[in-house]
Amino acid sequence: MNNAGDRGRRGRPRDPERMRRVLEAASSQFMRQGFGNTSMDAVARASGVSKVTIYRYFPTKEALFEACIKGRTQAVFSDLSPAELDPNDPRGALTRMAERFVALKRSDLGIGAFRAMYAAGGQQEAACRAFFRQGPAQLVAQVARYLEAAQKAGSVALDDATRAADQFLALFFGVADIRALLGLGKPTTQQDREIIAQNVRMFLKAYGVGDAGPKP
Amino acid sequence: MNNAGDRGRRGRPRDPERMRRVLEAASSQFMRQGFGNTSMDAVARASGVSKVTIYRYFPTKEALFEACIKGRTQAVFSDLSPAELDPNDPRGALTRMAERFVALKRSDLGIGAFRAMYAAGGQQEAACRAFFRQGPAQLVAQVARYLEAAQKAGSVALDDATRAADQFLALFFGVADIRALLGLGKPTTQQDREIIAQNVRMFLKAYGVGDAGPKP
DNA sequence: GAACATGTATACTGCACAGTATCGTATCCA
DNA sequence: TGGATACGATACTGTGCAGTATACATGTTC
Repeated sequence: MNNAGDRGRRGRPRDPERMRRVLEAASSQFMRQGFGNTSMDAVARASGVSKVTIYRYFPTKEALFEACIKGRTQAVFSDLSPAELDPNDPRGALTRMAERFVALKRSDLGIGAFRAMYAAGGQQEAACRAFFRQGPAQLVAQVARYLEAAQKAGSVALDDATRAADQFLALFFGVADIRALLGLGKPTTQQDREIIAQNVRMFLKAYGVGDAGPKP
Repeated sequence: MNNAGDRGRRGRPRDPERMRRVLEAASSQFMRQGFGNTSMDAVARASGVSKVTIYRYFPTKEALFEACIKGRTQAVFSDLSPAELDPNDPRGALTRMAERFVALKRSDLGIGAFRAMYAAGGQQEAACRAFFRQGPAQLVAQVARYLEAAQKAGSVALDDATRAADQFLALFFGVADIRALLGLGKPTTQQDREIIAQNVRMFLKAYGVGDAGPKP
């Protein structure tokens, strides 16, 4: 049975399962080895789909790459919803958001995504733009939304929520993160917990109201 | 005339000028396009040194790459010496260090270095290690050294200078920096000035003593 | 069943590039 | 002057890979 879009098409319908396999295999390879070191033959082999078929869906290697980015960034960043975070408990809320963020960033996927995108920087502009919009920009917006709620609740004091959100997330791009991106070893879970605690504390010393923050 | 190491060598001595040209051309290309997209033929062409000669000095492309990193990281990071910074004026000192750091990071060289290294991550471990040691690690140590002096002078209050230095530098890895690394456009000098001012202010709200910081 | 789109398998073209071989030349030392 | 080493120019080998061509099989719709 065809879906509505293919109504009236004469020949054999496309098999979406195949494309799913192609995108999965290609994403995995791109994230692990980058764009340059991934061959279409390897993708075909890993996905079990013939190279010719892949080229029927994606006219060039670049097009396949971009499709992978679009799919993966959503998977990487979408499950971070601050909807139910308590505006009166910034320490807890920020810690929870940071935990999610760090977990994503430390995953092979997160590391691979940043690596592949940086490597592609300046040469795959469309893909980079998509990555930025659906990745980092999205995250900052989400944190900023929470900070605005906390600001209204009087638990933080800041003048620009977006900038503060940017600063908060940037704190997790320190040497530990650089080391991980360079492939020199990830921090342990315990070390990450420590980093998160220190960064939340530092952030709240600057912007918090109450125990750790400056009284206005 | 030969130098001491070549004393007694029979034939024609090596020409260091040639190697300088090779390293310069190779660095430029590696930083601009990354490891994978730079060909030895192009390096030979750009440097005016024949490929065979290059291979006499560097057995493989990887070896040349590593030599470039070693040379460039020193050039990039070494001119940031906080020796004469005033421990009693953390706002001014941090601003000056940040200005230097941001200028380096925004240069084609700085962007290229990070890009190339991230792209090489997991595949050129020796080069990455050298880059990390002589780059980010060095910088954090320098900032930490200043913060310790300021701590002694009583102008900041912190418990771990190295971590604080790491946090300070990490603040400059926010979305503006990500955009630049992705090739989506650098911030203007004015915007960078703004970013620096905001980050210094935020840092001193957390750790400063006096006007902006919390009294202990 | 005819017409048509999707799929596989395999071989091929064309190109870029790492690294080598050869030969001739330039420059140093003894 | 002669032996030794550093260079250049050029052509070559081998390989990996993007993308194509061809021939055939499979499923869908009319």
